[in-house]
Amino acid sequence: MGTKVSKSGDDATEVRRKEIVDAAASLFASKGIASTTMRDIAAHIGKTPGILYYHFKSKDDLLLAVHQRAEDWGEEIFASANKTDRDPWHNLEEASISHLQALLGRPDYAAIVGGRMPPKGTELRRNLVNIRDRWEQVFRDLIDKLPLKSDEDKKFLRMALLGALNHSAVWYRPDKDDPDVIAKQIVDLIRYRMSP
Amino acid sequence: MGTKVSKSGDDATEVRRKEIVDAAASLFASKGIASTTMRDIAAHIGKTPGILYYHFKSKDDLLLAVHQRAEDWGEEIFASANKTDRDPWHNLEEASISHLQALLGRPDYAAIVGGRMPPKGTELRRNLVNIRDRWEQVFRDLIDKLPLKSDEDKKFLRMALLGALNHSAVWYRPDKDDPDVIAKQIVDLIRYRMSP
DNA sequence: GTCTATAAGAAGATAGAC
DNA sequence: GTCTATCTTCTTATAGAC
Repeated sequence: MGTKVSKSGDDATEVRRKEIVDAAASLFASKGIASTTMRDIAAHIGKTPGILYYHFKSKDDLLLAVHQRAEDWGEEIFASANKTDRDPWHNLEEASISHLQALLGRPDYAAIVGGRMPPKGTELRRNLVNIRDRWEQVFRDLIDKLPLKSDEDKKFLRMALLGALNHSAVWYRPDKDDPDVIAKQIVDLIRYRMSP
Repeated sequence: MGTKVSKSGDDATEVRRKEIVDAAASLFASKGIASTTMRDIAAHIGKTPGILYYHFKSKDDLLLAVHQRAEDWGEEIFASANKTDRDPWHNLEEASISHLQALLGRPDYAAIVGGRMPPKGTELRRNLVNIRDRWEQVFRDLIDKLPLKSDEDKKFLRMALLGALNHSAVWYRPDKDDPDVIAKQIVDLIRYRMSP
């Protein structure tokens, strides 16, 4: 929806674009955006920098594509969490699990959640803020449905939950920890406190 | 201890170094390390880049100085939290408050906590990891004294707590929120769950 | 101590060959 | 579509004047 404006559905082109976005997302997440060069990205798929400028207008444009894909993921999470339509705490737990699976397994998603923002006033920044806001909205909606006293409680819970979840990317070890277990533990930590 | 090796205690020099570290820390925290240039730092104190290379060997050296100052802060927090020697949950709360005050009010501290690590294998990285480990030790020690069942619980609690605390830097608004209140709320969120 | 000037290199981006 | 070659700009860092 609204993502494909140009490049009229060429298949090979789409595959190549996806490959580039994958590489960029992976490097952005691991080295940081500013420290990742176009040469790095091209080398990562065994190509030269020229190819990047055939498929994307600029580095900012490429970064934007990474964000857009992460946003799509956010919407999927939202949809699946709402589909179940059970008790709201259970839905939040489901979304947290999906969120953590994506964060720990998908570099593009991790790049968004952990990445720093570009300077204020730039066009890129406005775009990214919009995307990130819509993404946070997923959790805002889920938490709104919880039986809590005040809006202040809700805001605070959202921040603490996202903070604890996102921080797991720092200490997570693929072969030792399980994203599902981590997410459940974190939600439980808060759940029984807020609604015993 | 072990910090002043060269520059035999010259007073004016120390003041200047401190001013530079302040500026660097502030910019590192707000724009990110890679996006902050030596020109930025010099301009921030109304000077030219040359001055930085008189007081520091390189950008990495300057970054290291920022980390070292943040580490000192960590040790101070640790000392003050241990001095009270009351119930361990209370000590943890005190440390969390100090931590958040520093995180939200001191750019050098924020630069460390939020900053990305340099590439593996570099000398700088080894230095920073050492410093960050010692800093995390502050919380590890405090949490070790809590009456919890398993070591797994302790590790998990430490990660969730630090995640929730550090994430507040993202949404904190100086004129609306109070660091002390935020820290207390976050500790309470976990405290009553783990030891009712 | 701090400045100016500048070297040496890296990064984003483009042009044109293939 | 992709590569090579290159331009321009920006960055770290140094040298030497003051």
